Amino acid sequence: MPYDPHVDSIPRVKMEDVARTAGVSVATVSKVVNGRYGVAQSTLTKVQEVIDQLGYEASLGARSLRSHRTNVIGILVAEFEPFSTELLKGASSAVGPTGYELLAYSGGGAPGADVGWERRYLSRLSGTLIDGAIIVTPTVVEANPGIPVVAVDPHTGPTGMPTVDSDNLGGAVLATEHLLNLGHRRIAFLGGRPDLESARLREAGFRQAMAAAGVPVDESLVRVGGYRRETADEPARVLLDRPDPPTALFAANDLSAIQVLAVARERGLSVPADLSVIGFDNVPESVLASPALTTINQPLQRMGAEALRLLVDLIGGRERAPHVRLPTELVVRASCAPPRS
Amino acid sequence: MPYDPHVDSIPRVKMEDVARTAGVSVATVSKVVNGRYGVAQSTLTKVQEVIDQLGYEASLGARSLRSHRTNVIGILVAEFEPFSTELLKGASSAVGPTGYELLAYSGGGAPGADVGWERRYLSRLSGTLIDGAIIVTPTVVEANPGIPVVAVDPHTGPTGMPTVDSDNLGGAVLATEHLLNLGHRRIAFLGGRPDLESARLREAGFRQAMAAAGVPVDESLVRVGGYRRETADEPARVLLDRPDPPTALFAANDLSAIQVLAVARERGLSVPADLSVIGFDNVPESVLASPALTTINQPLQRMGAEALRLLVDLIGGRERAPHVRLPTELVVRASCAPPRS
DNA sequence: CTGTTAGCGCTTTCAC
DNA sequence: GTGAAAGCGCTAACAG
Repeated sequence: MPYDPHVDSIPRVKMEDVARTAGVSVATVSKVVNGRYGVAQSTLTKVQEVIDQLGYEASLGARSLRSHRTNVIGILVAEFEPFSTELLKGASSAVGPTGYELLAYSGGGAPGADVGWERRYLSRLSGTLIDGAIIVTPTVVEANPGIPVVAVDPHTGPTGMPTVDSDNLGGAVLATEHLLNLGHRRIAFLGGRPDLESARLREAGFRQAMAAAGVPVDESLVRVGGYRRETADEPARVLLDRPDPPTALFAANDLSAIQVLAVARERGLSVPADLSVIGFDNVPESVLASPALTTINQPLQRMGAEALRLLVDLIGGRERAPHVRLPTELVVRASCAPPRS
Repeated sequence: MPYDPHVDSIPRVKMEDVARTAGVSVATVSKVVNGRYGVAQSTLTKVQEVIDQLGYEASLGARSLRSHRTNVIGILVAEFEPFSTELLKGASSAVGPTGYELLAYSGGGAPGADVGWERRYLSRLSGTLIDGAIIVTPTVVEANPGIPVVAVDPHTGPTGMPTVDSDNLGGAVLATEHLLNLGHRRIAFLGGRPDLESARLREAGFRQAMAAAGVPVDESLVRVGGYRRETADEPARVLLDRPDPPTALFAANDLSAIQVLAVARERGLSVPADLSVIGFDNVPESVLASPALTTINQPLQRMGAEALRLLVDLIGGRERAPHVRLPTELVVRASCAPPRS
């Protein structure tokens, strides 16, 4: 027997209830709720009292359907994982002074199989419910979203859409140079999602640093890891099971690097003695990995905060440089060492 | 000039547009969208084509206003911080198979000043928009929320409201015993928010373990830290600035413990040589602290997943034990040592 | 200053 | 099998 709200619960108190109790019309209550002018002080007080007493709160759904202004900012993510939740923390810390509230929306399904989620979520929420949206790692960029939208780490890099990202190319160069400086030459690259600009740039940085060092890239050591543990598992196995395995591996993000660590452990490989592993992102989980993961820091929380501020400015119609790029840096921990012998 | 959707953007495609293009009525489109019976195969195909072509997606606001069934679960939090985002990750990982989508909602303001946010958010979203809600650390428990609600770590402990929490009392005993076993006797307690059951239980566990060890509690060493860095700062200073400071401190959560670390550093105190510090929660940030924080692990992600499953069962009308309690455990890292001399 | 009247975009009877 | 009409809870003109 499914849950039936009409059977075992008191219905929500609605504006009509307030109006009846206060002896006024719903229109008047609406004016009070929205602080509109043209209400007698006495009426205002009376209505406010009833509102407090009944604990009335306007329904977001109904209100936004009518007014197209909600004071709510949407953050659309494929999934709540370390990357998006760090952004969320940053956005949350920055939202206070703006007067907006935050609504983070995510479907459940496997993000890989679910291409176009950002467009669906956006049309589901826009026009109603939210005044603007931050979309995290969108792959399909909508030409005209209908509401202001800021993308974080999008597919196409800085195009027409306002964007916040970090210096992926520079970070990848840093990571590769770190491995190179330790003396590695046989370096594998476990790439990200090929549809994301960040993944493309990280691979480009890898190749650029290798070329600059005069070390040829062994193409059979370059694989797609897909940015997730599940998708990184198989290519990690392939790489480590080779008769001539790499001495070092650069994974395009921390999650896949962590999966590489797991596979290496399974194989009895010691990190960093037998294999050096470097990641990208510096999510909190990377410190928990064992050994603690050397990685490239992306200022995720700052990115979230910047995205929020950019969006608020867009909604307010303030002119802004539509692209914010934050720096990356090398974080040395315990997963890299010089190659054996 | 504020942003005006009517001026510089194409309006959202709505059901009416689909109906017109397909040459049918909106009622028919609605039936197709919702998979209702009573539509000719040919019509169905035609309408579906138009939907795909136009990229139509029903507005959550409008739909839920009418249907009171949304397939969306709300997660209501005061703020996106380490605690709530860990729960979010857990809920997100468990939501896939259920077919629900997740909507996490948070206001911006300072959570301390904002008592009753949970009631406000709930009435704002319930009745429309969400089928059920997970409320994180609510203080004001609503008798009759109108929709199924599961509380995580609530004010009043397991009352009528279905609840997920962890063994706060046992964990606090573990923490205190750890300090005691190291040889500490002069132990300070930096409490949480006095309105939360978890804070009460952690203090009770502290006192219980002290009593069991026959060590009297110095009441002047017991302070309220409020669970947040800002609120923990002042009491931490008071405690450490005493002429006779404690040799060890048990903070009721990691965030306040981390603040204690910061204050100790400011004071030139070395942790753990001069002062042992133990936290509670084991949020990812606790590993990043320096020194890495010894703490009590709460299985936050599992708690999020359990809360989600419990809520889904409630919505579906399945009988369930309305209270899930998960175990806590000691995580030894680097912030505790025997007292000096 | 206040109430009446129209809808917002959608679902749902209930005729046809 | 399909469409017309009513209305979810609220806000925005407009009358009074």
